[in-house]
Amino acid sequence: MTWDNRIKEESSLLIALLIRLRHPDIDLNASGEVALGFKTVPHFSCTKRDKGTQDNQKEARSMSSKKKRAAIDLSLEAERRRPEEGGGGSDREASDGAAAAAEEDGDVKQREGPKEETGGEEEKVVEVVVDQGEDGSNEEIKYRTQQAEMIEEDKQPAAAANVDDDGGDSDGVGASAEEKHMVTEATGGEGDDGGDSRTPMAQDELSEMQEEMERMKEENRMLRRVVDKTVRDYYELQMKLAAYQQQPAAADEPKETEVFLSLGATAAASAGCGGGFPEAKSKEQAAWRRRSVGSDDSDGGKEDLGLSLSLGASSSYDDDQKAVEARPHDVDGAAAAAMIGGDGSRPAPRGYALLESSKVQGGAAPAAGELAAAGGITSQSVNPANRKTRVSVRVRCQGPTMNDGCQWRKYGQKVAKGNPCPRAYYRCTVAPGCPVRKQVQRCLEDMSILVTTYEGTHNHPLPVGATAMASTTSAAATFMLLSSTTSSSSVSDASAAPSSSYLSPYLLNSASPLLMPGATGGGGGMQHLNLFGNSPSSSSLLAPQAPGSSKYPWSPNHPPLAGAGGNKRPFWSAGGDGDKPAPAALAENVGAVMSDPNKFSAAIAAAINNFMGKDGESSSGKSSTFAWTRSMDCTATPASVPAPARPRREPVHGPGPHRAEQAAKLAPKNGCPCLSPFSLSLGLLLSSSSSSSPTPSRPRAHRRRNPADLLRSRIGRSPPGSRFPKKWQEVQGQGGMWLVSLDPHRIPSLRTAGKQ
DNA sequence: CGCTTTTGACCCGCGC
DNA sequence: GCGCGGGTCAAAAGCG
Ligand SMILES: [Zn+2]
Repeated sequence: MTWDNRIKEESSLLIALLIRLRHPDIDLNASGEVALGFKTVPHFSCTKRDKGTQDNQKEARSMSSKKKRAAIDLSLEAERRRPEEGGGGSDREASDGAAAAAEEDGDVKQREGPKEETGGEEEKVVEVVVDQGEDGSNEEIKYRTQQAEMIEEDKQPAAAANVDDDGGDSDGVGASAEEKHMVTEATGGEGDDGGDSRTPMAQDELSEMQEEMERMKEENRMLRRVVDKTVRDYYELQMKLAAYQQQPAAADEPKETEVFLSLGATAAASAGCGGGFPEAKSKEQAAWRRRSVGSDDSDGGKEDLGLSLSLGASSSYDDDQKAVEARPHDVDGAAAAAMIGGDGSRPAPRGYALLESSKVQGGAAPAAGELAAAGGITSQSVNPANRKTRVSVRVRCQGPTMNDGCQWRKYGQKVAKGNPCPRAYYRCTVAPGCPVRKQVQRCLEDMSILVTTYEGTHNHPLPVGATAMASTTSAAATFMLLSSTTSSSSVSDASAAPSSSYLSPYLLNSASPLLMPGATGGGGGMQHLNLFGNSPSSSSLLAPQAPGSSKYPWSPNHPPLAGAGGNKRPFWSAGGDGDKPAPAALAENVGAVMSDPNKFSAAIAAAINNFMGKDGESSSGKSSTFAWTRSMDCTATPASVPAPARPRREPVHGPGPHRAEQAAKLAPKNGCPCLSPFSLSLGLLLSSSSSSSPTPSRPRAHRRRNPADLLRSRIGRSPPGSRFPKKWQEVQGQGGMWLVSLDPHRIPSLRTAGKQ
């Protein structure tokens, strides 16, 4: 069953999340990142090191190095340094968390190395290795904590095997042992310098370690709880999943779902930003927009930087009034949530986005789009006539297109009525018959905002870079649909089912306890989720952070994927390239989170999940509203920017070779060749999609020139270029500049509707 | 050479 | 039925 695999894959992601959350210091390198949630990369490993030069994981494992280490070691990752100390305990925690999380998946193997502390050179190594078989069937998680000076490489194996070697410290292990992992602290190494161990000093150390052990026990208990819950959730989800899958696809009523993602659109009045698919424009939306724009509240002083996601429930969308009323809260919530505090020294930009979901027709769409990058998501069922799922993403982005991990080919461009900026049309080229399309248009009012609307569902497994995002997005959409359907409409239940196949169980269920968004109840049924877990309420599960460390669970060093549109780089190579170590600046961290599809999606998923956990059942009769912001990296693909008209050749006659080729390529294949478990819903959609109808190349009569059309046709647009509103701050992130809004108060309305 | 982008023309739904 | 406007097609150009 592919789903099993999928689930396992997701578990990896969960592990990563755990690690990040529990131990912000840890950097997950690209490969680790990639590994999470994707079967393409079976191996995930991370090692933490405090300082040092440890460069490769093998070395770490063998413990040959005598230097203190505490950073995550990824083969591809660049080195990073940070002040030492605090590594040991938290490291273990993180590892435990990871291991525990991994445990749900099945086999977890753990090894412990002796823990040793010698004055001068101590080695703190936490190693988490998740090995996943290619099919995802074999998952192995190795965990090892080590705090000692390693003596000789050849002795390492023995050390690893020898858990209880010295002194009675091992008792602390008991608790964790229940979970199959054991953390051992031993003052003596492999008998190398055991002589000193009984000195007063050593005793002090011993007591210290015992204390630590106690803490660890606590930690372990906590983790166990978390794991238990996770496992429960996991099974629950599985059940739900099964239920969904069983529901006949036929049950879906023709409905259309639209999801809007608003990225990094804070102060920018997105009210002017249209650019979605036509049906999206509705009065309700307009009303919404007005509301959300108007509700810019205050909150001046704090510099929050974070990813905040606020969920609100409003009574169904058709009810204009109520929905509108709910909006403002969303905004507030976004602003209020996610205080990533910490680092006052640095001006922390913030970013928020709005995710709104509503349903118009009272029905849910059959599937959620697995589209790309997430940001703010608004999901709306708009037009019954069309079943396609739409996801609109807004990204503050300099480049012409945003990087969503998929490959796209531009097939058209047009100037829409209300917006001088041309709208570009792209088609997914990852798979031959993929019906997914996207529209990209720059926001009228804020040229720096790129509005990308995705339509349809892929008939193929998504690229690594896009998968996480996709699942997240779809999860968001689905969630919204589900939450609304559970209650309000009788029809929707069945129709929502297919989309559920996109949900990633782990993300949705397991992650939540860990991410533990600070759920500060907003007014009017709003929930605010603090994905960074800095809110008081969420802190309990998070390992204490060193004050000055300014590290966050979502560490930088993850180069965003290369440009989506037209970039030829294999998507599965999601950013493995070693990157220069970026300073752990707040802004950058955020940027990293925002930019990395995996991270971001994980965060979002977690938030959504959290929401579901709390409200999922009770949200009957309501539609939900999310709000979050993301500053996203956009790959600049100069070519895709509409350019001034240039001389063209006269139309030629007859289908050339090229044409035939294209036709063949575009010719829809009715069967989806490679249906992955999570693309099943896609297939369903495909069949119902009108646009993907087979008519490969219809012979076209000679085209006469229609003046009107000509006029309407593209008009060159000056490059969006450079200037951004002051409210946005440019931050240097990996792979490009990040735009972060400094003014969180205003969350742009999602759509500029018809504005005209 | 293969693929993408460009871009005028065509298609089609919708409102009047 | 007509015009408008959005969406798509596909020849040709561009690019590596
Ligand atoms: Zn596709």
